[in-house]
Amino acid sequence: MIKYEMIANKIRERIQKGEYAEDTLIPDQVTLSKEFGVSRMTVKKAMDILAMEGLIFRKRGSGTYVKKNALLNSSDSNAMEYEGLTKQLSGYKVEGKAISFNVEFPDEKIREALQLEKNDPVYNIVRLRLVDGKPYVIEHTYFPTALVPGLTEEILNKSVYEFIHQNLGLSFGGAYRKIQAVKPSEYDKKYLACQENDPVLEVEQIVHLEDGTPFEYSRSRNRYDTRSYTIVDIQRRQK
Amino acid sequence: MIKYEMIANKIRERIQKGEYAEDTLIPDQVTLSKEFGVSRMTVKKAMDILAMEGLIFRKRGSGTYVKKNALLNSSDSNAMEYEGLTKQLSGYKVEGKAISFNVEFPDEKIREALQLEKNDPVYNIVRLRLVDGKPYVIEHTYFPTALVPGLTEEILNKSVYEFIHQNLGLSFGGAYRKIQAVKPSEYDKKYLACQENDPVLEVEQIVHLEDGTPFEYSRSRNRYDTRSYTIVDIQRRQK
DNA sequence: AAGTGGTCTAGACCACCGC
DNA sequence: CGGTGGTCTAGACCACTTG
Repeated sequence: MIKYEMIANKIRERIQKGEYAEDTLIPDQVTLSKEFGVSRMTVKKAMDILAMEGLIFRKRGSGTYVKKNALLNSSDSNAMEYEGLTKQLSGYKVEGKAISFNVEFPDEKIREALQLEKNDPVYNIVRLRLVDGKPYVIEHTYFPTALVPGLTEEILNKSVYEFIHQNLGLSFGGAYRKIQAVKPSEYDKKYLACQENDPVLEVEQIVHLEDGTPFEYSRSRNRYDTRSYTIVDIQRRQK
Repeated sequence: MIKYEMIANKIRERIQKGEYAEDTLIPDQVTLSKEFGVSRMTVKKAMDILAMEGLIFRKRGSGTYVKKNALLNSSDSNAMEYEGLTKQLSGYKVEGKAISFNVEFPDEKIREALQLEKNDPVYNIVRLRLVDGKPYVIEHTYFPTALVPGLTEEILNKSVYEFIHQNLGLSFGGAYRKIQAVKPSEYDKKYLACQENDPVLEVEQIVHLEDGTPFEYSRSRNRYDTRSYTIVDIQRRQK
């Protein structure tokens, strides 16, 4: 439908197939605009996408090049996701187990994270995730009840995010995350089967809706030996 | 100079000053294009920047809104940086101390990370960073000697990245990072003053040049009680 | 000097929202 | 239905690299 996306897809395919080899020039924008029968602006928008993906880089006056190792680093949807584990680890057997599911008034920290008043109730959910039968992560999650009406334990055992998308029609606008190494709590020792001196990888996150409303506050505590966070950071503007 | 950047700057300023309040509509693109005396396409490009920064969001048929909490989350240049600590912690007293500085042939892991052959030498640098006199992080860094000719211990004690930019004229294209919680090594205990059961936050990174050439491989081992990683993740496309 | 990518225009059509 | 933002065009000028 959208031309510049289709062109980006075709060029990306050519890079992946090796038709446009790594570390070489690709055809210039005028040539491509003729090939695809579009204006040069449209070709440029397609190139902008591929540059954001880290596949190509451009030198004014010189041309557009395929990056070295373009294919290596093209893991496009990695750890920058809040889709929950269900999607991230497709292929493994992922089980969720709700440990507790309550409603309460938020404490100071959660009030601030979710921008709530003292008497705005929140769900307090603790879930243990198992991968191939072994404990993987404990997630402590808080949603304002006003934003997620009708949450049930049954939904928790499926995918909360799917429910939010499908049934409530809400979309996400971004997230703020903080990653730390911490010492294990009693909770961690009990459910994650941590030893006293095993570190824990904690990911604290605040997820926002499209309009900026804080929507979820959570702390994920991961076993140190099975979980790491990866980030692919592509430089978008050269100085 | 560049119109769409100047317009983005002006609109951003108005948001920051509260002239365009959070959670309200801003003037439509036609109105703005008249105000600034430019075409609508140019206004849209300015808006694209602000949307990428997470300040605004747009609804087709409805208008352009300032996000709730737009000002809160507008920490634009946070942990997605490879500028070294010198810039990140301006205001504190940051000292660097080179523990070792050698040249060697790379082992298997480093060969792969930096895409080198068996006999391509690398610098092997170990540095301890102190903040306000207290140990903060140990960095184990490897550069291919071919890419950073003329590195000296003196440069290490200033800023390696400045040297690379200024003297070698190279620019960065991105980085791949992996964050883990690990147990302390003997090195960590000695230099970071870690206790036996203190966790360590390890950030492993591969930095690339603009053309995709791997350029630096490093492992930063941080004291768990003074360092965390923050990531601001803005959703760029709505489905 | 020729060729490249970056910016910008004036206008067009479309999809979508709200009245 | 009018107004919004998204896409697209054909052409122009500019900054820059390379021969």
